[in-house]
Amino acid sequence: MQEEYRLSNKVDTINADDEISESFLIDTSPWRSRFDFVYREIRRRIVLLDYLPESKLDIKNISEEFKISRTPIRSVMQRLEREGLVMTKHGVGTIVTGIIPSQSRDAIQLRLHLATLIGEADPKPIDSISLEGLELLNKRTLNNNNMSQSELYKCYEQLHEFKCKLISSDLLRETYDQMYYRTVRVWFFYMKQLTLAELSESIKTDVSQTLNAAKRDDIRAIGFITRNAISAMLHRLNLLMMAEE
Amino acid sequence: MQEEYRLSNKVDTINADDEISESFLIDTSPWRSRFDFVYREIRRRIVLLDYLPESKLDIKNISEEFKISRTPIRSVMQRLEREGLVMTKHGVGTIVTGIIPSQSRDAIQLRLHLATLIGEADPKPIDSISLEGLELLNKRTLNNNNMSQSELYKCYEQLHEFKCKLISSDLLRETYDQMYYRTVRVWFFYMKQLTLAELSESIKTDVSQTLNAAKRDDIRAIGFITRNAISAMLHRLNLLMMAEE
DNA sequence: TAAAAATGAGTTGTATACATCTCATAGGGA
DNA sequence: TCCCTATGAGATGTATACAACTCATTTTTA
Repeated sequence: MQEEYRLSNKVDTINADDEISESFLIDTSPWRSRFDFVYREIRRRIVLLDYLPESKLDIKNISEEFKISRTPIRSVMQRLEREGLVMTKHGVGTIVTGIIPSQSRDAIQLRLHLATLIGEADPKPIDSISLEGLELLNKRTLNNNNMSQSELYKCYEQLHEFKCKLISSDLLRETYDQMYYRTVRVWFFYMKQLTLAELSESIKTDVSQTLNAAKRDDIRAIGFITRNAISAMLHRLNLLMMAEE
Repeated sequence: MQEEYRLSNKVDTINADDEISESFLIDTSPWRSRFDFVYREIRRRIVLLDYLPESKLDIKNISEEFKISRTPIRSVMQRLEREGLVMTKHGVGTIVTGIIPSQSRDAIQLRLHLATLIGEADPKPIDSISLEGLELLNKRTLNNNNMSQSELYKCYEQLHEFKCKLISSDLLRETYDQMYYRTVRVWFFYMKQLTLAELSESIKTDVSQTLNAAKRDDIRAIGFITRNAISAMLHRLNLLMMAEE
């Protein structure tokens, strides 16, 4: 599933082309979806370290791959720059931002604080469909002992989206969302040292605890569960970062 | 060269104009400053309600006024859209977002929470120059009993910038900064009902309390002072908004 | 007459050529 | 040999023409 969104580099098959135009047809406003599609895809690649930190992005290649001109790609890059994932310098290039321990800590800590706000201010009620999705996610993580990196990415994202749905404030949700992608990128960056197993374990407990809280409609608890999971992760990362510094 | 970017006709006071162009000269990279200049100016107009909520922006006019093409103006607008100050629709136009009570509350509440974080996580020490500036601001607000709207805007901004300097985390500072402009716009929107005097009183106490705390280097206190000031404002606005709804 | 369709003005989104900038590298002078 | 200069490739920023879209008005048709 996830693999289908990954466009094979430089190989412009007709199939790949069709897939893009299909996904375009779903949304009623073509430009917005085009923008979102490219934005999400590039963000995914950065977070999953397909595009390594400090590496230069070949904008020309990217615009050819997505078959659109540099102008809309620029829009995407400007947004990613505001979100701290890339940096552009006139006459030099567009590079993926490096993973800097102090900045990573800042992002994780901000996300930690925002997580405690999830249950505040009349959270949205949990609909049965979301709950079912969460139960499925729980089974999926419990049974899967050897998750791949992209599988992990999808699970984390699904859990994250479930939690986001509980936030009534659009503003808080969007801010929290941004912090999510920043922090997840850091986690994946230190993945080899953390080991995949550790991250898997972390999400398993997160999902099952969240499911329990959701069943009794205790949304405030979900905020604290999330906060604690982030805190635990921050602690582990601090050790790794200190060793590096 | 830089004189071109100064506005000849639409700036409120001569002082404001000078300060803008001065800060403009500091930056070394012309593009970034050009962008920042236009961005800040448009933002100022939106926040000060020169551009009214729900009103359509004449992009053609704006690009002619700043003597640059629509492309960089578009960049500015895309950023303002991300920050919730404008909205664009294909084939329709770029309009200033309306002031919606629920969204305004969300922004104020988020800013309120972020304010309590000002003193957390090794805040930057207060340098003597900033402290002097704060003392001057204090005298200025105390002596000035009939502040104009743009005068008030400048005072609030200066106080805000003083507080921002205390935040060590770039990320928190930027996020808090965005919330600032959203909330200040709402305040000015309800200004006629709040009366200028009320807002003036509010900033006077804020400045003097902040100055006291700053003198004893109690940065954590500044966070709470700010939080309480925002809370008080939210309370007043809630009454006004409820009357409207 | 009323409803549907077409036309047009006006706006945003895109493509593309050009301007401007940075950096590496080659070449010349001491 | 070393240092300074300049020149070029390659990148981003800008200007501008054009495509795509929305909405109001006009025209056509039943």
